[in-house]
Amino acid sequence: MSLNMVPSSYGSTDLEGAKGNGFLGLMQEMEAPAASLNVDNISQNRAFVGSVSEGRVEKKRGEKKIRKPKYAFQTRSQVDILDDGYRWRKYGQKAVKNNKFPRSYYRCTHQGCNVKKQVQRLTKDEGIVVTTYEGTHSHQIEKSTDNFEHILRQMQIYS
DNA sequence: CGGTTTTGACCAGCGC
DNA sequence: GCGCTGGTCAAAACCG
Repeated sequence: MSLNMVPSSYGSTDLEGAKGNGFLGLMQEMEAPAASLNVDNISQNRAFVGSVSEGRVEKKRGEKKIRKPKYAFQTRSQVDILDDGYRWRKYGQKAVKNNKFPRSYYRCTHQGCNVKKQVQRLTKDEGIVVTTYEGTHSHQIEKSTDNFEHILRQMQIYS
């Protein structure tokens, strides 16, 4: 059952249609307000912190001292499942104070690629989805969507 | 069968 | 010092 997703529009427009819409808006938004991205000092080359997938030997999860590059994108979409070409595994869901909608936490499933993605919806506008990407992918996309792959390429360049 | 998802509980950091 | 929020992980359940 999951959230209240999978609306009628998604099923009829197919995933390709939804993706195309979301990406187009995403590119526009990201280059306009510059979002709230702030690389601070550490660049995307933050190397492997102590929270590597296989490096997490101990159970100490308090490794948020280091600052990772965080990018927030606001996309106009009715579905929070925006496929960017990577594989994401949901690892948590929590409700936010100012949002009556719960926030979804996704993680990239890859060996050595610990990229996190958060999806939050605005209470004021349910049609607005805020996707926050944390970290940088160090591998290629497994998807065969050449067209989308090219778009993704540009996305990285923008960052 | 594998992979993924879902809910709850737990921990750390921060505030007061 | 204690409380609170946010964030993450764990186990179980479900799907293809």
